[in-house]
Amino acid sequence: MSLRALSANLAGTEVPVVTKVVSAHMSERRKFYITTAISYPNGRPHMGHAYEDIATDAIARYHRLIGDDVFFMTGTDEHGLKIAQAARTNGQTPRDFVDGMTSHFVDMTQKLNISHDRFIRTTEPAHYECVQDLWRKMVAKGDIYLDRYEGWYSVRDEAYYDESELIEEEGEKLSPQGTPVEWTVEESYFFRLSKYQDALLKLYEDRPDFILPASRRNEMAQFVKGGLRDLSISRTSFDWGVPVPDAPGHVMYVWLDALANYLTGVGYPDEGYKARWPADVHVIGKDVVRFHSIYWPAFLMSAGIALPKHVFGHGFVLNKGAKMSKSLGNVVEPLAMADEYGVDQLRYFLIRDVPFGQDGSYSHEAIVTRTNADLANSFGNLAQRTLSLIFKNFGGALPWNGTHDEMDTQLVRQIDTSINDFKRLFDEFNLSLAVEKWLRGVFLCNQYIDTAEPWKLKKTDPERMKAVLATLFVAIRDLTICISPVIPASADKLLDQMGIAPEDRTFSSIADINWYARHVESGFVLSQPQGVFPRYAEPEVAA
RNA sequence: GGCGGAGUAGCUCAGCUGGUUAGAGCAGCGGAAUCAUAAUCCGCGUGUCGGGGGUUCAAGUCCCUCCUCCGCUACCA
Repeated sequence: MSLRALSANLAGTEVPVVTKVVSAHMSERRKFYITTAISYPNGRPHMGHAYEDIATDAIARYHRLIGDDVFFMTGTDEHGLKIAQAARTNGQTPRDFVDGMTSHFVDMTQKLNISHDRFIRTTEPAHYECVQDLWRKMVAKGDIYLDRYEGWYSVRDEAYYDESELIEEEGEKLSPQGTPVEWTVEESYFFRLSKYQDALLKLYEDRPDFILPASRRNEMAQFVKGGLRDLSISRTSFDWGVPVPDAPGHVMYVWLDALANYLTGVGYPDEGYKARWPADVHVIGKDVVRFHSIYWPAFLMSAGIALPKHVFGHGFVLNKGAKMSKSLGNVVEPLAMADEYGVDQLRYFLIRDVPFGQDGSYSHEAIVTRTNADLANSFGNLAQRTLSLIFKNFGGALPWNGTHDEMDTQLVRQIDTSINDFKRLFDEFNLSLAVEKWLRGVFLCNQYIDTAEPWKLKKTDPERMKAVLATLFVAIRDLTICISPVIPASADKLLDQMGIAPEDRTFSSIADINWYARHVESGFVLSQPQGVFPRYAEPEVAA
């Protein structure tokens, strides 16, 4: 059976999923709008920011690869009390402070190879326009009213505290920080959140995948069932925020301000925003699920705007099981980690080892073991040994004679299964299992090459050697394209060496039955292969 | 306290709507091979599937209970 016929057979009958999905996308590109939460830059970016950016980036890149018209946005949430306080501590104006701090976040996205299409800052004029328009729509709906907010206020912290947070010392009530608090009344605008209680519960019921993972949905439904109070959505105690229209002295509550960024980013209030809205998924931390799955849809319902399709709350990356904190001294600089292990190694580790939606744990041993075993030993070495055999035995010319054995057919079929599993799991946001399925395919290639022993065939059966190496070349190319959303730079380096044109690095090109024959006919010749996935070697330690 | 989740090999975890002798990776032991990044491949696990009870022809997979851990329980974000 020729490879061409073989591939046609596979694409046509045994793995219909590939061709079906691909053709559907080629006829009409589906739009896909994905966001991270916007980061609060009252300090430098930490592991949590890096993790969210990386996971979201992998999903965005995956969707580009399956042919979607992707718009990926990340950014910073630059208003609010904490920023104002941090700026003052630093002796800066809030604007100078956020300009400086946000640059670190922008740097991080570049360093980590984040492929966002837009980096939004809530201090942009366009955003003010957006939030104020949203506010007016909510007013028009009759959902905003002026009242008084009362609570325990700490002048020194400039913050309100809930009764339950207070500590009592010698009959005096103190904030969690130990500062004195007094019962304070402040004029504030309120949003009729209580009005949306039933609508929210109906939303969770009608669209069980609105909040993911499911455990978060249950929590939120429980919370809403407990009864919703109207939400104070303006502040007069500080001024670093978006002014409330026609209400001097009031700035908007930061969450109304922050959440609206998802609309600003696609052009709201310009009607053109509907070309990209609603968002397909907001990827956020589990700590802000409530704001995204209760407040945000309620605001949107009030303003008469469509709701996002999914809100995905990911877990935290813990340092050896402990949450990172400055007091524990276990804060890890994500950029230092990228320097130490490599950007793609860090990306791979986080996506492979942290079950998406659950907490995960990081340690030096874990990342070294994972990246050495998977990337360097299993995958990198597979590519290296295969390409070296082609380079040395055929002068780099791609082997091709049109014949194939049963074991070749089987490998092709298994790799297709592996890649389809990867796709299905990525679609379900099950990133870590998806990568495991990919790795399964890599293992199969290593078993195949060890069984076929192409290095022995040069003298005994040179034609068979060509068939084996051709099969491997195709399998490696498919697996490399498949994993490229996770490790984009390394995948590109490898595909460059293999002579794969940039436009051929998509899932639809994996299903292209004539690709290898064309590639051979193009006369492409391999150069001396260069390893793409170096092993991490422990630094020499003086004894 | 209320609600929800989890407890599977030394470690990290897969196990969908109950159904052949419970799986993978890592670590460990033995072997093969030497094309390749001292990488790869093969073989090796008597695991009370947290404890106990129950339903069923059949339960890691459903029900009850107990133990342990975790999450949520609103206006800092």
